[in-house]
Amino acid sequence: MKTLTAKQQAVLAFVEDFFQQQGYPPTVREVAAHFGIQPRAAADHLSALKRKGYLHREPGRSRGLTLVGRGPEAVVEVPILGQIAAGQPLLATQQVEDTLPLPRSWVRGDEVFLLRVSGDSMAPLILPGDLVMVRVQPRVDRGDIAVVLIYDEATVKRVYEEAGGLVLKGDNPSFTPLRFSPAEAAELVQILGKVVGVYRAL
Amino acid sequence: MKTLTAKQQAVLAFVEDFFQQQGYPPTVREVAAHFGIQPRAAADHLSALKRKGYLHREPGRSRGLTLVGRGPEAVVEVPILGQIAAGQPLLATQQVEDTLPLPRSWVRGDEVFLLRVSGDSMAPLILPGDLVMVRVQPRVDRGDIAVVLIYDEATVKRVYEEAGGLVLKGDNPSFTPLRFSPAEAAELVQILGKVVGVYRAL
DNA sequence: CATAATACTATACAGAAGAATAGTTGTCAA
DNA sequence: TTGACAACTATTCTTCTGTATAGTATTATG
Repeated sequence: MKTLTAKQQAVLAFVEDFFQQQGYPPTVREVAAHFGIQPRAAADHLSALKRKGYLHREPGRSRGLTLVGRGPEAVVEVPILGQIAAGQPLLATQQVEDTLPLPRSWVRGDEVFLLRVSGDSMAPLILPGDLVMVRVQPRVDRGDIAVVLIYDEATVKRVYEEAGGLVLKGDNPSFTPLRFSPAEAAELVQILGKVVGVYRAL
Repeated sequence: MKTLTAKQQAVLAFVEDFFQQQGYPPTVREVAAHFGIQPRAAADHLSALKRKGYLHREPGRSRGLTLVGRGPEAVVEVPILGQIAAGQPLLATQQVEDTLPLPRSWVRGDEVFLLRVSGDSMAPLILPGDLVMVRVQPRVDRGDIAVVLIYDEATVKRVYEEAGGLVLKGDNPSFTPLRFSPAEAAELVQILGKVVGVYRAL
């Protein structure tokens, strides 16, 4: 990115602060008033910032500024699922407990949800209370960690899909692997998605 | 929260979508145009949503809407530190590699930074490549995981501050604990902050 | 049953806001 | 030294925008 002059940096910082505090971008005149200059001068600064790629301007629209990298594309509202019920559409409003704004760079894929883990079968990688990010997909690679719906209960396990059937394994050695014949697996087990991230508060 | 009518829900959903896509809230007229109604009718809906506590309106300001719970207070830009140099102010612009928008609910305390972990001394709880969230504080409780600056290198360790000196311990048993006399500790070791969260992409 | 809230139309107004015109002054690199 | 860029002033124009006035019809709800 091109270098900014001191004044341009100050203007960018003001726009960022304004957005952080107000929830919407400032008008050209608000920028001008803050620096005690005329609207035209402020517009010049904003144009320079646009030209140098630090923000985007929607011509003609009031408050039509978006901060590059901090715009709407930077954050995604990811739903946290409460209980997961079989048969229901996964992201139904009823199942969504809350949403969390996460950086898009963490959200790979477009159908993603969060799940709070309760058991310790995946210890030490995933512990009870952890929040896992799950990308919705019907199949996973051999050995991938996935959220699996067994009959009516969602669990996090490593999945080994083989000719002889399906094996669900926890990393915790005290957890006995679950084995399903192909017929059983087709009837009882449904892979909801792959675990692509873990967040743990300490 | 009070219940919304179907139309009010639709308006709220539109405002949310608009904000997500554009990066700033819609004007009253943009809401009106979307639903094919007059500005006054749209303003009525927005007033109802304000009265019921779903959004905040700044009277007289264009696009003066803020979504409650999704407003500026929901997301915090947390700096990711590249290398940490001793003596320098911790959050100096030079040391900030990038920032990441994280939900405020994850950010406890106001001076917080992120650090990418390189060693495996804290395995299996913290692995190389993990992103740890650190709350800046000069002292931590006995046994807390902290980011510690030893001479000029930042590491993540459990800290045991005792009368006999300071012990820095990794969870990984193959890592030999570091012991410092009180004099050595005062000279060489600086606690930067407590690790309050871990994010791992899988 | 009456009253409040909902959900609108139609028109109008004043101030807000982006942008345009027409300059000035200073800096800095080719 | 010359031209591009930066950083402004001052004024004007038109459109945008929130809000107000004055209604109407429908739907809840106590």
